Amino acid sequence: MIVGMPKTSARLLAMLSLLQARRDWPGALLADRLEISPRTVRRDVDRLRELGYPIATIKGPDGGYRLGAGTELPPLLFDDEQAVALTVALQVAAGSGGGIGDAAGRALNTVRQVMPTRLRHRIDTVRVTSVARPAPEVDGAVLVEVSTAVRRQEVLRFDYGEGVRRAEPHHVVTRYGRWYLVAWDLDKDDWRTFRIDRMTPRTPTGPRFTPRAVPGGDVAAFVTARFQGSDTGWQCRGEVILDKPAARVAEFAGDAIVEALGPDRCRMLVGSWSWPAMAATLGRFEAEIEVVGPPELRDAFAQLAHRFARTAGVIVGR
Amino acid sequence: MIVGMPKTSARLLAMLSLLQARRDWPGALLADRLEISPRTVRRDVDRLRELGYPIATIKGPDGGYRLGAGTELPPLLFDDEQAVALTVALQVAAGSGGGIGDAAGRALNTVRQVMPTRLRHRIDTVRVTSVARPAPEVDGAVLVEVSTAVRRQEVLRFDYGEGVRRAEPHHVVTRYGRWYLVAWDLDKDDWRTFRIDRMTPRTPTGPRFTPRAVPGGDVAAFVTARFQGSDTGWQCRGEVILDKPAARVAEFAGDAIVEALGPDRCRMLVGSWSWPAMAATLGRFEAEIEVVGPPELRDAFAQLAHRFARTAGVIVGR
DNA sequence: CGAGTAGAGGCCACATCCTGGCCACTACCG
DNA sequence: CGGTAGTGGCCAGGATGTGGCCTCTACTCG
Repeated sequence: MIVGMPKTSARLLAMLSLLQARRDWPGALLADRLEISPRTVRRDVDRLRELGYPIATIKGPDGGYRLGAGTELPPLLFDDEQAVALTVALQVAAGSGGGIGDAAGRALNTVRQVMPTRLRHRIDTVRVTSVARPAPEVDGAVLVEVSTAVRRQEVLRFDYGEGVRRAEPHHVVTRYGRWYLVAWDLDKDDWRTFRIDRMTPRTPTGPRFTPRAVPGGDVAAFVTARFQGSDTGWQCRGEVILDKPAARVAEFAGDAIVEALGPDRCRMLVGSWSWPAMAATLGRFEAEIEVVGPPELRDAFAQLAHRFARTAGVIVGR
Repeated sequence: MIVGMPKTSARLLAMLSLLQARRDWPGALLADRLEISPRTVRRDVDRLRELGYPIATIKGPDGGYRLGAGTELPPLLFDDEQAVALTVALQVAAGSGGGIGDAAGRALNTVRQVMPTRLRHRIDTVRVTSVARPAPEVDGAVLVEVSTAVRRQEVLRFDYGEGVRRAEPHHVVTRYGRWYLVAWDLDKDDWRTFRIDRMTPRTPTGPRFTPRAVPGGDVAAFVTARFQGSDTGWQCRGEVILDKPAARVAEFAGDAIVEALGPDRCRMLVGSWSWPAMAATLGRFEAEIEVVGPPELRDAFAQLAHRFARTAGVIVGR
């Protein structure tokens, strides 16, 4: 068995692989990943350049390296990390059931067969059970159709609930096992997120559109905001005063805005998708609540008071 | 300008393309072509093999080297569904960041390379953004070590928090982005779930063990139950009946267990850190709530009813 | 079945190269 | 203008690669 192995060559391959997988790599990060000094990173980059790979460099803050596109790369192979990631990802996907889950399982098997024995062995070692909230399955075909429209920047027409919608599809997003399309709703003239499992795309797609900037610039943030509440997308916004230190409240307040009014008192601006939901959520703080507004929130509290009273078997009057 | 350039690396790359270009290469020819000694050819071949390239060797007269399938041919017989599933799974994994995320991204690239053009296009179409709760990253290496122990049925010793633990590892489970090991804790003589991101396995592993049956027989169920239970997370567990379809409830139920009792009725097992919090959380469902138990939960509803009534400015009596 | 061919790989001595560290410099961002 | 981040020269020490040599082994062909 040969002991000596040019760590250098392997590293160069690895570096290519890394550079390929992500857009920008700060030198320090590369150094960290490859477990070499930054100095050597520079040297390696040089070497790759000398071998003909177009590696662009970005200087200054937020700098880094970037592999130019359209390069003919040497046949890269799976390294151990990739094999593990692949297995894990596919097993988790397979666990999600449905058409995609099935396909993921089969895909894993397919990849497995073309792997060198060593990696195959490694793959077989990793066995993961995935526990997930039961989520509606997504039809792979729909996913592809929607993605295609996103890519082609073509207006999408689709059945959704009762009616037909028209929207400019911008991003496909997954969140906790559910799939959404972030799109500009042409009927409502506003950003919307649609559940992909409830969409039935119609063909043909409409004309091309010019993409708009997603509010905030970051899709992930946008979607999170949509769901967690911040002033971006909530339909209901309310203001309350809680008899509890601001710090204690802020801890569990999510994206709400908390402002201290005194040592044991704070003001809070919350967002939610419905008034009762907001009221209920505020009930978790175990503090006296004073509604500043709007009246709908007060009504919601009244409503919940009655409901909870019924649940508890007590009587509520006016 | 850097003068030194690892001739070795360049040569390996060159050799790779030579091997790709022609079917068989006698060692002597390679030596000649690359201007190195036959001895070094042999070494280089070894190196490439060590990097994972399947290089076959033909001995005897007319012998030589040949680059095996998997690199030269596109023998990955994915069907469309598999390709989509693969892409989706890897993109989602890639979004999770960290070492595994990177590796997933690279793996996607690698697979992509050996795909027929048509599938490659299909792959390129699917672009997914994954939004996840910020979860601690798992070290792929640890994951493999733990999985290996599971597979080999070897007692695992690992640092966990302050001390060292010994356990019989049974299953690796992922749940909402977090990774757990379900194991029989040899010190506590009981089943435990350990957060894999907090584990540091020690080598060597201990003796082999005979697997026990996971309580309930189903790991997924066991883990889910664990999280309802007191020892791992929630201190309060309650049971209620909601006047709402199970499907609609499950959608927002987080990790609670929902069971349909009829078209518009379901039973729900919930966990929370306090009774009022549980009651409040249940209030978000906009459905009538009937407490099955325990009494503390009923009391919490009463308490909240009063509080909400005060907030809303209505009166509650018994 | 035996001879010849071609790869496998251990060992050695020598030269090369690679590496990390240090540092002064420069490009870019805000 | 200051901070960040890439650039590249230089150095010393040590890891690595290299050719040569030799013995084995596997396979083919006569």
